[in-house]
Amino acid sequence: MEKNLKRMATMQRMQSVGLAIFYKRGYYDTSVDDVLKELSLSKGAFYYHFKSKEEFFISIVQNIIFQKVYSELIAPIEGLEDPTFILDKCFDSALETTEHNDLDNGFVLSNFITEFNGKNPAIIKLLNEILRVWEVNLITCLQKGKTDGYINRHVDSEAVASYLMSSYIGVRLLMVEGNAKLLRYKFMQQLRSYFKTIIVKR
Amino acid sequence: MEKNLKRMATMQRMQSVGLAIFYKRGYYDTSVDDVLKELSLSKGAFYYHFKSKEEFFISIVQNIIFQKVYSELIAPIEGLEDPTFILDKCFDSALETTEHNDLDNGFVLSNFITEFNGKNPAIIKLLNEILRVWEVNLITCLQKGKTDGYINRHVDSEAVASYLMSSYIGVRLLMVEGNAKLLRYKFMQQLRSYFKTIIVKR
DNA sequence: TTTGCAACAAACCATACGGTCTTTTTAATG
DNA sequence: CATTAAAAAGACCGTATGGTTTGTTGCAAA
Repeated sequence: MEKNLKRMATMQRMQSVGLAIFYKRGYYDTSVDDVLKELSLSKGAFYYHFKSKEEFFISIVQNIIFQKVYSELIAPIEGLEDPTFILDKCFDSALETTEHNDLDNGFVLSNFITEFNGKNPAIIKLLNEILRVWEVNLITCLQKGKTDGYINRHVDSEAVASYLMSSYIGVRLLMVEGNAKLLRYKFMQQLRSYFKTIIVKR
Repeated sequence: MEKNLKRMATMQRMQSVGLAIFYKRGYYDTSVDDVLKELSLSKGAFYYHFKSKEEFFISIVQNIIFQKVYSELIAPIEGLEDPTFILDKCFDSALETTEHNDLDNGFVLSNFITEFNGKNPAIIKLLNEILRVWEVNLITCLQKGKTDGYINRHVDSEAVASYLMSSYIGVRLLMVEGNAKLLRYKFMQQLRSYFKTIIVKR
């Protein structure tokens, strides 16, 4: 009975280490042996747990990446307060973790979307689905803000959501250049300025 | 004397085709043979003109990518008019070419920055330099807008430049999902809204 | 016409990759 | 302790890659 638990533990360890290396060096430039070396495991162990490298990566997307994006960008904006206030806090803290975590430069989703685009439609579809969840949640958040009197009724929620996603994805990429702290400061400053264009004026 | 011309022509053809394939499938997932097959050339031809695959790519960055970014995003904003007007036109037309060109989804620079990040510092440095040129030009454009009475004097030009770059890079990535036309419309709409926060109010 | 070199062809090499297969170790159960 | 199946080891295979080398073609200058 405990076997199943160990199995799960090993698989999760593999996925966790796998993501770190794939994220750092890219999927196609990381060999299965690279991952196994970091894990001190053998090919036998890998192909006992996973059918292929691709299936391994797909399980990482479903089990880790989705949760990561959800906990960092989606869950935090499901409150009832002023959307611009919630979004401000959410983006700021998301960028803060980026700032302090060297392994977290760039943006997991956009990095892999870039890498798999045109090569692996199945994985692209998976990754885009995560983006969609984020988008839908942003739109819902903004719409609620309208009915609650925070957001101007004439605002195009879908357009704002796209614009927010764009700027976030972009700034995460610019952060790979270094100087994440300054960039975060600039970004948040302009984001707040932009928020003024969508709130209800008092 | 004409030999040199032919040499240049062949090299340029190689670079042009090389960029197209690297852009589509990624650098590491494209073999030299893949490029040569498209060119109907042999290994001998390739290694006669270029020392290595890496040097080949570097020449592409310097000779093609830089020019592409320059003509699309940098040169157009060197006018004397209202910066928000110039930038509006520049971004809109840049996104329009994206919309109509299937080979042009994503953003050349950000795609490759993502791919080479953490793997090839030399190439990363090259690509970042291009970003810097873009950034400096944006800042200059905005500063001139201040002295010309278009942009509010209290605006942080560097922050605005970063924010503009971020949102553009991000929206280009979102466009790989398809529906570039709608996304462009939404983006430009919000960009114009954002511009209202930095102009001089009359 | 002959020479010489630029331009290319293509066989070849070492290495590294994803994946398979057989064998060994580990650990729960009787 | 013996049994058994899960878990892991690691040698092995076919293929593809970046790069080298040797050979061939074509054209300009003598």
